[in-house]
Amino acid sequence: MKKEANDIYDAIYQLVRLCPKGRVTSYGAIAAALGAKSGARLVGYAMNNCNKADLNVPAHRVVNRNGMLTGKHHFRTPSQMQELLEAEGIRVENDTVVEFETVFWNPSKEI
DNA sequence: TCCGTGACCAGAA
DNA sequence: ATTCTGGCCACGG
Repeated sequence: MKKEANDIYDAIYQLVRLCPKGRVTSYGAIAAALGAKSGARLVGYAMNNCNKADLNVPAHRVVNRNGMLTGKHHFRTPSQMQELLEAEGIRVENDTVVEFETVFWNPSKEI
């Protein structure tokens, strides 16, 4: 059997790439935008691979449902995620996106 | 092939 | 209010 699950990663990468600057999205939202066929955990797993593969995917704009930077530790440097977010105008405090609902980008709705 | 793990989410106690 | 469990899908050993 061939593992063509790579297509799922590609779908996630494209969706994250569509995320506009200054906005953030959640793993569950991405999974839901893809049809909720893939679990939200898969999105995080894809992000891990994306960071590892140096892909052009703004994984720093992807946070969990709480708006918390759960995956910041998986970046090259734990502070890079917050740095990138603040560089785009997003306030981050205590590893959590401030006004998360305001900067939240709903892929399924905006697309 | 089977088991365990993971950057999650939602419901229940 | 907080804490725990179960479920979701894909990947590695």
